[in-house]
Amino acid sequence: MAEKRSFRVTSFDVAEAAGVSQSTVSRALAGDTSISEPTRARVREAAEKLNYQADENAARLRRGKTGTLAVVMICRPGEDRKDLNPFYFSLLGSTCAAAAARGYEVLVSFQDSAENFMGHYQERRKADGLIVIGTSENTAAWDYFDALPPGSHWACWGAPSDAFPWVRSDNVAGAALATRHLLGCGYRAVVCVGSETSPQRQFKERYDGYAAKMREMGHEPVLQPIERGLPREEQGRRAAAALADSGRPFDAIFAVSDEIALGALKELERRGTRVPGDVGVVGFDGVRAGGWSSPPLSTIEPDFEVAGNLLVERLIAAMGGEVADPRRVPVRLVVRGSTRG
Amino acid sequence: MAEKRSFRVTSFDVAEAAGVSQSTVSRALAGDTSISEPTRARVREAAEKLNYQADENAARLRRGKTGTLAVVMICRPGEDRKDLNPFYFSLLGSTCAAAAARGYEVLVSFQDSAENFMGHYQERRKADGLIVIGTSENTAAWDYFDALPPGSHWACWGAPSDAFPWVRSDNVAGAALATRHLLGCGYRAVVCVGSETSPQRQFKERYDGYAAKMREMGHEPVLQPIERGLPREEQGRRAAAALADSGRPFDAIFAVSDEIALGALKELERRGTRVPGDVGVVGFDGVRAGGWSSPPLSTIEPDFEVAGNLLVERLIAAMGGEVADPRRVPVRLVVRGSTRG
DNA sequence: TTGTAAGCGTTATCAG
DNA sequence: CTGATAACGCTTACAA
Repeated sequence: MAEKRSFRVTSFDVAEAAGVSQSTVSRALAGDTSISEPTRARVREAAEKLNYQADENAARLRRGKTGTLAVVMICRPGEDRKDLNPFYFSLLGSTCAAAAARGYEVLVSFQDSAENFMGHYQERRKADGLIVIGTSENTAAWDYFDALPPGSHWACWGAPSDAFPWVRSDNVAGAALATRHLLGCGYRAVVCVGSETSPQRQFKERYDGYAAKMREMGHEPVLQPIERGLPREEQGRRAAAALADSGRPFDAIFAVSDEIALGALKELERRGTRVPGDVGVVGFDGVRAGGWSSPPLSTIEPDFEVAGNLLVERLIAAMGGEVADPRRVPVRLVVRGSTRG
Repeated sequence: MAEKRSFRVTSFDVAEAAGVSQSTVSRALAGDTSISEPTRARVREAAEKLNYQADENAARLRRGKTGTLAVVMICRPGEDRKDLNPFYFSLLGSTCAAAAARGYEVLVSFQDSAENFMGHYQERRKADGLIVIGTSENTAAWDYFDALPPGSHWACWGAPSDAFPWVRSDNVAGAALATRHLLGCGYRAVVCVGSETSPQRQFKERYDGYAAKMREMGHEPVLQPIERGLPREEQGRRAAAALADSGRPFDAIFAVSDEIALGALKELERRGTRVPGDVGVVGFDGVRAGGWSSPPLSTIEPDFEVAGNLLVERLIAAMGGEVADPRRVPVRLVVRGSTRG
């Protein structure tokens, strides 16, 4: 049984082929400026011919750095990995792109329960730092990451606590944008479907942005709260039902997330309410499915590219011992079919 | 400038604390059965107290294996990472879960153009093997992975060539299921919106499954082809338009992917065609957005958990020098609103 | 059952 | 500008 290992080409082999020392090979390939161009050329050629690729593990062992970022996607306990809110998948894509642009590899894992929170990425030198993305509902997970050993570097999206190293959408501005849009469309009784107390702190920020803009425009803010613990869609559906049943007059809904908005939309449709004719609806997050609903959902969409960049930058800053700013991702209003033009 | 490195706890420190040799620590923690339980307990305790975590890089360097799988998500060139077909994101989630269940880490990257295909994961010992997921349209990417150096281990979803180490949905069975369902609902003129020539080979398999079932039930199969190079949604929209404009009578559409079906649905709605009343529609893939369309899309959904498992198993088998089977992921019919009950 | 010692393939220090 | 020569922290024969 032949050992594959014997086939491995090392920097020593390249050195021999190029007629230089092994350390010269390392420096030449690493771009060290002290190496003369002719030498570097010879080394490169030899490396190419032998199809040499440096062993990352050896390099990392020696350097003490990994060039890798770990991304942990927090799921609801028991939730199927494929059913994670698509918003987080989009964020994952942008984050990977941002990391790659800075020369980092990305180690991804989906975690939902205590037994696998312990990636020990930094402790075991699998990654230089950690980015946490995912549901705010899994408080056990957040507690775990909050209690990471001192010296751990991390950054996260959203975050149930303001003390975490978070990056977030510009929720206040986004909510104001949505509210002004609805009012500008001629809707008068705009209610916010959301929460002031959810672990998802961004929801409160969105409510606050909505409330401030309402008052500014001379209207009284109204909150139709969502129930805890349910899937977002179901929360939206029930909140819309409760709102309609309450008899309180309303002609527009600003939902603090798209999935909630989508659920509300379904309930409205079920009751024969016409959107955007009778009631206007705006969501928040810019999930893809919003483009497919009937009518397509108007929403506040964060700049995903900036979001990924900010997460990675913030983490890299933390690894360097700094605290980075800014932390807010700009948002834009996407007008689709669920509001009058 | 203090060197962080000096703070690192090594197996040597643990050895000292436990009063044993360094190699005993390694063996004790690795679960080597030759170590006596009292010794192991002492070592574990010391390790715990010192908060020791083995350096993975050193371990991997020594072992020559990484315990890591690389997953490459192929995007359309220039496509924003966040806009990747959600089907692939779901698949990514399941794949990560399957890998984790087998003790593997997962290195994820999104790639669209030649300059970054070259992850050199295996050559640089960053991973033991490669899983490729993503659009079949990016032929440059597939060519690259097809030409991986000998000894490279990989597996992929879909695949533009039958010679690749693919895992796929049970497309023939799924298409037959969809077709029988439509016929069973009372629709008579069922046309397939898809392609026999797309690089996405699964499309042809789905058409074949449809055609076979149609003939079996005494109907003539009809293919309404999609145009190359457009977004799937637009392909669906245009195909539906072309079909309607052709004057050819039809009362049901089997679309070879959900995104195509969703596009077709939109076009049908735009023309005032009632779904599922006038026309029934079934898609393929089980994407989440299908639950939000109006009406919600009936579809053929693969078992994502099995899909992730099969991909990982197939790769692991390849790493062990075997060729694994099976490669087909079972599918089920999900009846939602776009077909009469 | 445990200790000794030889690497794994780099990078970085220090001469020259 | 380049070459020796230490580490880096672990796993695994080989001894005892």
